[in-house]
Amino acid sequence: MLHLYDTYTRSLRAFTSLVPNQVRLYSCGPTVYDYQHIGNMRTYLMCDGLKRVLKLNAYEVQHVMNITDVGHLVGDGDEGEDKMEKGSRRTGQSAWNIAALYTDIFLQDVKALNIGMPTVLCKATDHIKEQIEFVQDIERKGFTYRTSDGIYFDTSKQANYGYLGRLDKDGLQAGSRVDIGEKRNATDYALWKFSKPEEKRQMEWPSPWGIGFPGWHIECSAMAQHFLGDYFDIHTGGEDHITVHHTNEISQTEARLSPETNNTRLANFWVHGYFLLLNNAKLSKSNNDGFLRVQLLIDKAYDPLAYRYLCMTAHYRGQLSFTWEALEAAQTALNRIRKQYFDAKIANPKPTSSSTELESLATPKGAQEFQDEFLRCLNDDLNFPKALAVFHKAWSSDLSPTEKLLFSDYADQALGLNLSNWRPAEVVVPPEIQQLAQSRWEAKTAKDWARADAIREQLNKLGWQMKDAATDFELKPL
RNA sequence: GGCGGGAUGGCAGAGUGGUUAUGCAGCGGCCUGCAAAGCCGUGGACGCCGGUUCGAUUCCGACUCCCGCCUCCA
Repeated sequence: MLHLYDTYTRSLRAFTSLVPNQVRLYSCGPTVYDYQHIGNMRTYLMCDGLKRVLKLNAYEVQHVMNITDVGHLVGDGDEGEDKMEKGSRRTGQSAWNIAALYTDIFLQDVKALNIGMPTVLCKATDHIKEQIEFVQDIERKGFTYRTSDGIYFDTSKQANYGYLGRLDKDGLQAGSRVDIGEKRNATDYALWKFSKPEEKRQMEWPSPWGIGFPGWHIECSAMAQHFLGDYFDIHTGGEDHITVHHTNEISQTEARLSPETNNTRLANFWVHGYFLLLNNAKLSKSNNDGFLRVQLLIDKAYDPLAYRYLCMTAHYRGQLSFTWEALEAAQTALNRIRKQYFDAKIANPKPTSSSTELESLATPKGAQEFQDEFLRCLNDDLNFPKALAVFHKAWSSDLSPTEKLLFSDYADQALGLNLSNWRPAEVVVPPEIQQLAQSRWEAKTAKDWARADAIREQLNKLGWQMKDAATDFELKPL
């Protein structure tokens, strides 16, 4: 039985889907004004892990993820500039091009990390109509007011506003660091923003309130409602979204439905991924010393899946310290796992799914026991580190190679390390290196150790490592 | 000012009221002419001070330090 920690109730709860065997899942996706850093990707890895565990529990998953390509403001308060427009000024390209470019790069990273694609990937700009209608609904229920720069949500009209984030409204009010301007309450937020008369925006639309663009929070409420309905199974996102973005999503949806339906809380489970820390602080894009991207990992000769592995060594509900040493450790561990899997497969070329094969096993229950333990760990609030420990134990156990492969194929459905497709890199040895190695082999066979060692030294200097086996040798680039 | 989360061996990081993960690194051994790889084995930890308990790293309280959110943020 799968148990998940639900931020809304702040408790571990048994998971059951609202519709039998089907899970409706919504994830907050990237704002495509810039690259995503590996901290952003950690949250998408968490979500991918969740989906994989749901599937292992025989659920079908309908997964919707948004692409925020408009409306996300930079800076303090509600006076900040739109991120897309800012990105446009920075690069000299149109906001639309920027969105397309960074969406594309995001999807490349998703693929490199072996993150499964959502069922629906929806752009905010493709759903302006739904957002306007959503705001109109809220307006009809009497929760909105107008300021000189937009239509705002009056949070004081909602008794349970801020429950998800356990917000103390008075405390916030007193210590607010941001000037609330024309807003009635510090927690009030924009539903629709007006284009400023003096500046021409690249992204703007007509609306019943005037030309402008949607507030950030409304896109998620509107698209979630459009694709998944008013109440669905799971909503995911980063820990930073608890107090504002997700709180406001719930607020909007409940306002739209009230008073016919109240306290829908939008999702039955709220699952939040925690930050990746670098030098004991969260990764930040504004921190300018070249923020960590998947591409940087690749440039440094790391496999993106080593980063995936690294993320799985920590629980999603705790912050993880990124260090290059830890990534190196993950890469080494991944290399070994791949090699042991590959070697076992070479030694056991028979298809592991054959039933006759299963029947002939000496201890056919062995693999099953590890599988059960593995799933038990994952079902305990996605405890990947514990499951990974089971994985290692299985490989160092006395299971037969066939059983280890059976178990690994099962486990990899959750781990996503793509073990069965991995092959050792093809090594192309230049003829002169091959010749040199051959001469060393001859020297070695003739027990001319001095000459053999000298040639190996020479090969090392040329960037090649020569590994001796019983009857032949192997060359590897250093 | 308000709210919340942490401090585990060299590093990363699970977990537990007594048996004390896992990975990487280290050390020892096997193997090897040497090496690499592989295999086997192994030391080492629970921030600080009190309390509860037969027994606490684990529960409770104080303290110190760190981090996150409240403002765009995964």
